[in-house]
Amino acid sequence: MNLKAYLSETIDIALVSLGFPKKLITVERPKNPDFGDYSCNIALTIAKEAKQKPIQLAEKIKKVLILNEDWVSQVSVTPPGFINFTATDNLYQSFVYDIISQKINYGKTELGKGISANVEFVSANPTGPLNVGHGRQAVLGDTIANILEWHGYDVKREYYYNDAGRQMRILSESVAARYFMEIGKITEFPEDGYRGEYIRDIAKNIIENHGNDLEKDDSIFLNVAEETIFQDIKNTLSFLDIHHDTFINEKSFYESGAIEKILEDLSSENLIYEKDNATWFKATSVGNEQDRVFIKSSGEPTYRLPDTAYHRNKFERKFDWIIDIFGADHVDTFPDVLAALKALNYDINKVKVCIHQFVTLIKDGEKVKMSTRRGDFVTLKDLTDQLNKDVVRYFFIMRSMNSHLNFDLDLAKDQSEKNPVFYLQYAYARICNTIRYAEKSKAIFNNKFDSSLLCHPSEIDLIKTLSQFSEMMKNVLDTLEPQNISTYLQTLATKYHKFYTDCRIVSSDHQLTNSRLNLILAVKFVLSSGLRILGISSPERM
RNA sequence: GCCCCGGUAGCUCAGCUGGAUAGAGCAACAGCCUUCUAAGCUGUGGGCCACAGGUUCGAAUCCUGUCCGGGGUACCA
Repeated sequence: MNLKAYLSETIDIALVSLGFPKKLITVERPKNPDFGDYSCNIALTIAKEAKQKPIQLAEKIKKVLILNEDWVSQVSVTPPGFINFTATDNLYQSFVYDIISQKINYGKTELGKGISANVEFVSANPTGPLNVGHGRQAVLGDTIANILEWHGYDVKREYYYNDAGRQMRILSESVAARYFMEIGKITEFPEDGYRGEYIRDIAKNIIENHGNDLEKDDSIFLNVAEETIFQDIKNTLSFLDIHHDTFINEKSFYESGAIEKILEDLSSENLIYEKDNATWFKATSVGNEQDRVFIKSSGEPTYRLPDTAYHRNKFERKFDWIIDIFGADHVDTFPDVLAALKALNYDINKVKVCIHQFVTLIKDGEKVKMSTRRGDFVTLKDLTDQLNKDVVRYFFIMRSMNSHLNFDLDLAKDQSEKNPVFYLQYAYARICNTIRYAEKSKAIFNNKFDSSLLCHPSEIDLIKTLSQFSEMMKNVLDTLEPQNISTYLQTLATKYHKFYTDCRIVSSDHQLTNSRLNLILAVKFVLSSGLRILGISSPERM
């Protein structure tokens, strides 16, 4: 039963009967519970055209409303002209039956049925270990994928990497340099090389397995480095329970001719020109700020060209929805790719780009300074070595991606009540424990319960929160802002703990006990769904 | 210079597709365990929602400008 939709319709009918023109009706939940459960501002919005005072208009509308008394217990008008509705306890109580019957499917939709979505995230080049920023992106991307799956979308998690450009060449040179330094042939390390300790490890490994008489440009350096680093990346992601369905590399677009095809097609649209020995894309003619180089004077393409080929490839694979998760350092890169695709007549409305801001690590109350050059940056692996998966995932998802994230290592490490993850998990564990207790004490616990017994304010409040779950999940789909889930779960846990404190669940009153056990079972389903979408485990005991 | 993100309680942040009295956690202080897990609950204090204009019946939310912080502005990715 969707009360919101019901109220909209009912108000609509009332307006027609009063002779007002059709108008979009919005029904919202007021923040202040004194104003009931739902509230409508229609009288305020039409007051001007109707040339009447909003408050009188609201009264008029209220008078002609025909509402089902089983669902709405009270209608009131408050200044400046809101019409407020209070749902019956009965209506809320009925949610408990809904949840109990749908179990962990409660709140799921089929909005995405038959729709395919490609979610690209992490996409770090295999030149070194993942950093904490990648961690944020990894969790964000995986959670967004989970949200889509929840709504029935057919989701592919994708990882794209550049294995053809400058960076990989530098990687190869860095490993080769360490190799020759290890065997004493050279002493100089390249100025722009990767200095991390992992490069030395790879070099040592090559000496062990391939001897010490390799040539400087042997492909072994790159191959072993790429494989080793990729394995490391996958292990780190796997610790966070993140698994990509597809890995796509830049090279394949050269091999398939897709890169050339882009140039040809853009050329025929007159969007490619030569200047200063380089090949340019005329981004300005499709509304962007400046033209961009697609092929450098050295003959090497910039990342924009293969990226465009890659995104065209996503269109060619017939994805209905293409979601890119990028870090803030990429803000300037995608508009050109989108412009090129638009010029090639692709519907870029299908592409949704999610940009997340940076992550700062806080330790002992201070920012941890990180430098890739010095090689003393904190990697994602460092983080996962110290913290469990649930904590890492939660800390990365609990803030809006638009905000800078301060990752407080001390709070994350804290195994006490201060840690917000445990608050959620504790609610779940408490439920499990109570259910075990009920079973042990042979309490009656079946689905023939009387929900009208659940009338304590804490019970009604808890049920109201439960009833908002599907609305929240729908909103998260529209906005792709997963932090709303963690905010919601915090609220739900709070209401549960409050209820637990106020109401004895297993008691000598068998009817009430059964009803309350069903209520906490409903909470268990919703908590478990929410945690699962966030990729956080639901512990039976703590 | 230009572009993007942010500026909300002492700290970290929700709320931002306009609604009524701006929320949470942490920190501080005061309480609650012979009863299903106190990793919990209750209470107190704490705010010119950066600033200034504008739009509106109504602005933390939208628009403009200013200031502060972060990122970008490459023939790096």
